[in-house]
Amino acid sequence: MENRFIEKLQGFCALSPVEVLTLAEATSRPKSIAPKTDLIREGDRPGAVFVILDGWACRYKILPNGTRQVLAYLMPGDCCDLHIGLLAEMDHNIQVITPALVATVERKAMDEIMDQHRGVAKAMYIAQLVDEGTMRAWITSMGRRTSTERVAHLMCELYLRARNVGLVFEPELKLPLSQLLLADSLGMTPVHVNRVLKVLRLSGAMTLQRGSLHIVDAAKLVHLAGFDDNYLHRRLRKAA
Amino acid sequence: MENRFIEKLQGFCALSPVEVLTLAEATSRPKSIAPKTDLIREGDRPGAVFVILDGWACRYKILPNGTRQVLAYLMPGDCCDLHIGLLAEMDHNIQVITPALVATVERKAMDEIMDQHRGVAKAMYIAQLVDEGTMRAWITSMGRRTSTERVAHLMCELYLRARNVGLVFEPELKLPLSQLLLADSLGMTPVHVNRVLKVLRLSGAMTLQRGSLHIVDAAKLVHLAGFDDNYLHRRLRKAA
DNA sequence: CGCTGGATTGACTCGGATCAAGTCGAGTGG
DNA sequence: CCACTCGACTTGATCCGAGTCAATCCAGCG
Repeated sequence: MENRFIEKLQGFCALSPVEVLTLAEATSRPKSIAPKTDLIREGDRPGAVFVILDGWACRYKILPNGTRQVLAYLMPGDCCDLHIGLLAEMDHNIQVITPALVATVERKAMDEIMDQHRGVAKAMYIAQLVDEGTMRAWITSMGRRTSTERVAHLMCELYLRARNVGLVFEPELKLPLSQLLLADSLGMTPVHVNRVLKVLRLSGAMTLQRGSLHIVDAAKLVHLAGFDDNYLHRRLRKAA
Repeated sequence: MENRFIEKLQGFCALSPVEVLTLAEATSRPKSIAPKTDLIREGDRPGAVFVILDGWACRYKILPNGTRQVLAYLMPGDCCDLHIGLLAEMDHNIQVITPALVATVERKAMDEIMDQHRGVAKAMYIAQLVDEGTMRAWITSMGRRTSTERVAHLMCELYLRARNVGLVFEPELKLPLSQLLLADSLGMTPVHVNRVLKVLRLSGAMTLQRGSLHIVDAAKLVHLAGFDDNYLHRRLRKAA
């Protein structure tokens, strides 16, 4: 299987063959992880950087009242926070959603790689900036978009991100996210997510069924969502 | 006036005298900025790093339908994204709220400082991680907290952050945020913000009046908000 | 001293939550 | 091969938190 982590970073910054090899070596011994396994929990002392090579995961928080808020989705190619090792403890959890292949890169090794390979460092920084932009987009969605816009917006985001790492087989994308999970990420109830998905299906914009997202009318979906892909930063600055 | 930026970074990581001097020099020529001025706009090509030495600012996005979502508050000592210069364009705006004193550090100068002074680099990375944690807390608030909890939570956050940089004169904090601004940050209407503030006032937990936040009963407020300060990461990892 | 932008309050409406039944499909075991 | 089960999805009926609309109120200020 190709290494989507390297693919993703190459999309941000050209990497030398040596850099590619170094990254390949660093992620060459991934572990298989079962669904619903927490990679790391709130309160844990963060250590290694996790790289998702296959499968899906999510960041989430549990509130005092027992409800859950999903904070981000991690798809193949994504990795968790870079400098997280500087902090004393995690402020959220990361859980695997599907069977997954996850490489762990020790903090020291990661630091060395980034010191010696500036291209990798730059690509990792950009990846982090994109993650931050994504969080801002989520805040915006939760605060100021209607539930239909919110669902449509998330689907646009996931579709584009997935396409960027070659996960889309036009026009379908395997999206292993239950409606309960979607509800916990969109600040809605599962019941309402279901109704909104029905509205979107009937509108002819998209369908999400049996774990598969089908974009029927991309223009309509983008319009419905008020989606602007600028926060994913695919048009990158040319000059170093 | 003391330099709250340096103070804040020292709270994250001990800085050598040379590092302190370097930072002081880099931020020694701040500009006065009038309220409602945009420091940088969505679509702009990011350049220098902004450091807020005095006054308040906020990050925000404008949606297609004309509504606004505030994404974060910047108070004295805060600075905007580190590696932002790697991106081709901004995905949000930053606007000054009160009369402010803002230093701009050129990207090149910042890179050099961080290369030569690892303590500064470390402190800056931690500051960025805290900002990310704050965004996650905001997502959680918007998604899964009631409006009362949300308002109370924001007040706890602002109070603690302000206290960390010496902005609180017990038990009061000057908070120059209009109810309209609060509404745009909490995903509510100004009318509802007003009603919630009234509830909080009558409950005896806090008052927010004439630009001044008064924590009346901290324990009650924290309980009401379901607030956990772990995401502000004041208990930092000891070992480097 | 009246103007203006924020704060406050009331009356009414509505989007989305809640509560409560089903239905469907993939396994599992007899 | 079929009944049984369990988890996820659907749908309907009802309720309530928060939005909307519309007046004031109030403090600072030119």
